[in-house]
Amino acid sequence: MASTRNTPQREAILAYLQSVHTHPTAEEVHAAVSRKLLSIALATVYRNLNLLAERGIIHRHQIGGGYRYDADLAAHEHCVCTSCGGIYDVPAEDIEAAATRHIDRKRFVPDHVEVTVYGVCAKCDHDTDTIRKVKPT
Amino acid sequence: MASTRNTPQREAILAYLQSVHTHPTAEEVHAAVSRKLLSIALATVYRNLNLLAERGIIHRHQIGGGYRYDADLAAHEHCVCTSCGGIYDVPAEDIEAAATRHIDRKRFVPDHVEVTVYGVCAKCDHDTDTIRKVKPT
DNA sequence: CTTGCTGCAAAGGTTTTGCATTGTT
DNA sequence: AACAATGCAAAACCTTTGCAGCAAG
Repeated sequence: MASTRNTPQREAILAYLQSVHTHPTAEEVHAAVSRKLLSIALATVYRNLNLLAERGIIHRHQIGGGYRYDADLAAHEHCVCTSCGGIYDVPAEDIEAAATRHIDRKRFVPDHVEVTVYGVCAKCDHDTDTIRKVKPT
Repeated sequence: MASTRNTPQREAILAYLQSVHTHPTAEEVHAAVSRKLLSIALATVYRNLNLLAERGIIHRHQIGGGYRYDADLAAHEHCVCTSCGGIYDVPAEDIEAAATRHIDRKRFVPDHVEVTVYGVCAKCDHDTDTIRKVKPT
């Protein structure tokens, strides 16, 4: 099996991801790591995020027209606000079973499940109310 | 409310999408519609797919590093083969309820749910077996 | 001295946008 | 005449890749 070296860059990327729950983009990881510790190339961020994801150390999700990265490996759904783009975690250990229950294992062998709920977060819901009150349709 | 005109291009795109269950990319829709009926610009395909999706006439999913389009509006999950990239539908009327059960409506108001199951399809599973038999690890 | 990792720059792929033109209403 | 939709080309965007140099094992 291929060995890897633990570079400061890789450690900083993982440490940052483990410190937040914001599901950052590669660009955001790059900005945060550059700001905090060391200068680093965006390509290096991509390479490390891909490597970490391949090893199962982090997750890579497809949300909002690009990839988002997440070091929280516990089973959870993502709530995505269609107004502000915010992403919120909701724990859900049972959802894998619920999602794979219908599947005929002779036709498809499930590995993992991704659940994304689209809707409006409390903040945007409130903002919408305010707008309605100020300028009624 | 904004009015629209039903152009041959738009109709052909929708008709094609409604005739398949392959979750094609924009590129694939473009190829199919060009082949079948009329010459059409790729940009027009994108514009119409986006318009149809905004109106809820079709769905746009983020699978495999890009968008896939789907005219089947009935509740269903997607099984994505991590080996060949194939996408298979599985009906699941109950999954919306299961996925939104955990959510605190005061914090997030759900609109719709997307469930993607990653795994290996029967064809690829068989191929893997064959490879194992021929060249054992 | 072999091999992994980095930085930089270039390339690749997908989706969107600007603009002139066409076609409906 | 107003306005939607089209085609084309360019731009924008995100992600990957090639390569030379560096550093760790």
